[in-house]
Amino acid sequence: MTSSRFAVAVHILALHAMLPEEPLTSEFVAGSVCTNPVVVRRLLGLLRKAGMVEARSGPRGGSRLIRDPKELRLSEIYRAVEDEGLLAMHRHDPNPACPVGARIQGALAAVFEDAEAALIQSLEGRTLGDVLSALEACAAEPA
Amino acid sequence: MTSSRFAVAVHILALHAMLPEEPLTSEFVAGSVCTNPVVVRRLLGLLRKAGMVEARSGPRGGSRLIRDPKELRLSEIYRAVEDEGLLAMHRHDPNPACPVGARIQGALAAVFEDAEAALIQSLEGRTLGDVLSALEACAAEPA
DNA sequence: CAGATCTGTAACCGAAACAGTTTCAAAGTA
DNA sequence: TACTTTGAAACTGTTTCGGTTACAGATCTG
Repeated sequence: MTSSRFAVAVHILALHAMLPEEPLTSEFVAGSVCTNPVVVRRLLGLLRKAGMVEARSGPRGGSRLIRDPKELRLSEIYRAVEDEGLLAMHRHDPNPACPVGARIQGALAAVFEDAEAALIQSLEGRTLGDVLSALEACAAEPA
Repeated sequence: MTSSRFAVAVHILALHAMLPEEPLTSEFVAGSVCTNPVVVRRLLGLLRKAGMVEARSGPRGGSRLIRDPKELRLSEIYRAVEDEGLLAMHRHDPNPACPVGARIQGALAAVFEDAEAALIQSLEGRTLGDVLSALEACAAEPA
């Protein structure tokens, strides 16, 4: 299981995309996510490093989205906030004196790489704009 | 990041496939994995439930592989030992009074499902036999 | 049957990862 | 100047996981 950072990051960016008029404070965003503003600022820091948002201090400050949602791929968001390595190897190295132990991690590395690439590629096929469309479709449904 | 269970389970099964003559004790397997025999027995319990190995108590006991490695797909092993849900949602539910918070998890669910399916499908394309081949290819290389 | 071996399972421990929290310096506004 | 907000460091509490101990039950051997 990954951290919840990817889910929260998409949430944060979706909120920014829905309210592009003015900068959003971390406090406001935290109210939607139901978490502490510092948690939001930590994620915004990663998204800022990735060039997706920009921030301003002080009154009337906050953060704004600086990418077109329709061209912001979920794979980019994933990579911006999640650590590399989705599937975990052995916690401790296996026995190097065993023919299997000595080589199993090398054999698994290729498998893991392909599997993770497949997941990323799936996220590559969707954009923040798609998420916004899903939100709106959902909003249109009867309660 | 997932647990290391998938990596260790493949290790355990590869060892069984390489030594099909006699049952392997959890102590012996633990020596290759470099862990405690109980950790191995826990995983063997899951693999037994999944119909991949069988076990016998007592002297001359241990576990044997009861599936053809060439037809044992890595996706089966993954599902046998890892919990569902690779990508995590928010740890706490978002604010239901916010239009985004109320619906973001529904919108993300479809995304997560597709991404995880893509990963599983990648594992579906490889078998324990492929891992054995990789181990042998590696063994043939000069040190 | 007695004794040894091995599995299966429950219970507990320690380490690591994370989200949440507090605090404060620095940037920016009015 | 007084106020707001970000950015970042530091610490806490919770959860997850692998490692460990302990022991009942099954199985083989003499």
